[in-house]
Amino acid sequence: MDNPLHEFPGYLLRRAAAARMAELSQRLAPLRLTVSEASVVAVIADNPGLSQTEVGRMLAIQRANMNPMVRRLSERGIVLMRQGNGRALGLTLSKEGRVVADAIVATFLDHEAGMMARVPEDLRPMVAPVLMALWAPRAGEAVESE
Amino acid sequence: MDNPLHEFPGYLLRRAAAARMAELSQRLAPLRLTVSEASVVAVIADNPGLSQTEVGRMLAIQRANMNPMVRRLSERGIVLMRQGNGRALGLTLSKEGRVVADAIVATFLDHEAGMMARVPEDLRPMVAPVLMALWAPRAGEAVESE
DNA sequence: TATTGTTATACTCTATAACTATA
DNA sequence: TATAGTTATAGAGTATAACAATA
Repeated sequence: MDNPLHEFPGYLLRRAAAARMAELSQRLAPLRLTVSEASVVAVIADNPGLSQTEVGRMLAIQRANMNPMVRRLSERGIVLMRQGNGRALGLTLSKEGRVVADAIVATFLDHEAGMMARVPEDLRPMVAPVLMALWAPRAGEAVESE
Repeated sequence: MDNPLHEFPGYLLRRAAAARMAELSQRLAPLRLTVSEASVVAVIADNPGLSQTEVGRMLAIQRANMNPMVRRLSERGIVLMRQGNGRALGLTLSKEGRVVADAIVATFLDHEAGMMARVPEDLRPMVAPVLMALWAPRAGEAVESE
C-alpha cells in the first residue's frame, strides 16, 4: 500500500497544516475558542479600534463571516463593539478579553515551540523562509488580505 | 495595522496551505473534482483493489466521509466498486477513470512546479524535509493514518 | 467479536448574494 | 457612490454515533 501523494510537496503542506491546526485546536479548547476566533482576538489585542472588516482583511476572513464570530465574542464579554468611524464599529477588548488574549498568545507560543521541536535543528532557520515563500503571492498576483 | 500572527510559523503554515489549496482547487476545476476527490482517485490508481476504509486511512479521511465521495465517483463512472474481501469492496478505476487519473497526476505535477517556483532556489531542497518534519508524528504520538 | 459499509447529524470554514446604514 | 454591517444560504471538510452485513 503506497501513497503516491507523498511525493508532492502540496500534499505534505496540506497534511502538515491539518495536523498542526488540529493540535492547536486542542490547545485552545480550554479557552473554548476556535483557531479563527483566537486569531481575531489576537489581532484586536494588537490593533484596538479596527473594524470587523479590517480585522477580516488581515486574516483573510470575509466580513460576512466575521460578523457572527465577532458577535459571539461580544456576547461572551471578550470583545467590545463601540461606535467607530462612519458606520464602522471600533473593536476593542474588555478587561476579561485582555486576559483571554494573554492566554491565547501564551498558547500560540507553546504551539510554536512544539512545532519547532519537530524540526531537526539545522532545518529550523529555514522553516519561516520556506513557509513565507510558499504563502507569498507571486509578482503580479492579486493579494486578498493584509 | 500590524498582524502579530506573522511571527508564528503555525500561522504561516495555515495561510500557505490555504493559498496553495485554493490554487489547486482552481487547477482541478476543469475536471469537476475537489482536491479530496482527486486524491482518492490518485490513490486508487496506484493501489487498485483497496477498500474505501483503506483508502481513507491513507488520506486521513474517515470511512463515514469516504462513502458518499466514492459513491459520487462511482456514479460518474470513474471508480468501480467490486466485491472484495469479506464485506469490503475492492475499488478500481474504469477505463475513463484511468484517463482522469492521468489528468489528475499531470495537474498535481503542474501545481508542484508552480509551488516550487515560488521558493528561492537555495531553499528548494529544504521544502520537503521541512514539511515532512512539520507533519510527522513525534515519537510516541498516535498515528491516525497510513 | 472485529471490520466494513452505510446513514444521519452537526460543526467549522468558506463563498456569494443581497439588503441596510452611513460618510 | 463607496464602505461597513448584516442576514441568508450553500458547499466543502470534518467528527461522532449508531446500525447492518460479513468474516
